[in-house]
Amino acid sequence: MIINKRNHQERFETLLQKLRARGSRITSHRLAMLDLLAVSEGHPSAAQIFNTLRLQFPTISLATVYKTLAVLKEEGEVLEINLPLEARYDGNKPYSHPHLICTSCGNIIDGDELSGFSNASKEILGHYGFEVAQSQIVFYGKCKDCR
Amino acid sequence: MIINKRNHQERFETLLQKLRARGSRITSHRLAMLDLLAVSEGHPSAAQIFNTLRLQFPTISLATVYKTLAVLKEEGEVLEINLPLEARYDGNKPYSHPHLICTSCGNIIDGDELSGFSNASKEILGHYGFEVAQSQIVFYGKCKDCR
DNA sequence: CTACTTGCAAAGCCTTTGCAAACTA
DNA sequence: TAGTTTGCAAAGGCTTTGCAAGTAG
Repeated sequence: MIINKRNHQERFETLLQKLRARGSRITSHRLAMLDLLAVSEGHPSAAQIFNTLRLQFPTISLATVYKTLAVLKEEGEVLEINLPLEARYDGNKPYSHPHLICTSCGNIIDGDELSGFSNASKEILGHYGFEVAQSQIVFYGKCKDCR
Repeated sequence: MIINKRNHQERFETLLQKLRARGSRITSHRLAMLDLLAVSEGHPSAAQIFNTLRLQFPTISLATVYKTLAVLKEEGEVLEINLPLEARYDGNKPYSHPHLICTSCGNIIDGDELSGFSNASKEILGHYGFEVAQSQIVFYGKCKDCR
């Protein structure tokens, strides 16, 4: 997982504050998990989060990871991406945005610099009378390095 | 599931021909399933297909449905849409196109009349050097009737 | 102290697989 | 007849849940 040092601390504080505001207990496991989510830009899976945390907390369970993910999803601070095999989680950009998944290396790239999607909601409302709340936009293909 | 009588027969023939060309055996179960896929515009799940076919073939199994779906996916004649709870299948428009899913009534609407997505592949290639092969674009929200 | 969180194990779901019997061509 | 397809049951993989023990506030 790639590390983003710039907004890391800031994002971590945001997540922490959300949990506090919610009245949730702050445990060492949760602190570590918030830290991981704030740092990782690699759209980790639950299993990946679990395996990373396990290095520091040998007794942590996958159930705890899922339970905390559920809380953060509920707070809108984590975006779930549903893939054919497993779900991935984005704790840095919890809003809907396009993702590019390389079918060679498996890397997931954020495609949030794309135009053409900004007007999508309006066009959908006009064309279909459908009011968009969320979206999941995934492109599969080959990334720059794998081509 | 909504019925489309217009291109039904034509689509059915296409699917059938694909199976024949592949050297696959044509069984009564498969004929019924092709018919169902050619008719349904409702993006059925494997379970829904199974339950419908079971009315006509009480002994058919879910495994058979999945096995035939696998064949058709391999032939590119069925598009799989991965949702949080279950996969849905489109046997009428097996190419990538946007879907609008109503979170109230659960209906899945084809969003293939939207502009803005036609240039997406080019823009993604230019911006990220990423070559798109497939996509899954899903918008969640409220449909015209449910608003 | 009280209520939330944890770990463990079990269960749930959807999907896939193994294998002998049935069937298409 | 030969090889594919079927049904059944079991297994697989990811996710959720129940519950007693542990812990934050």
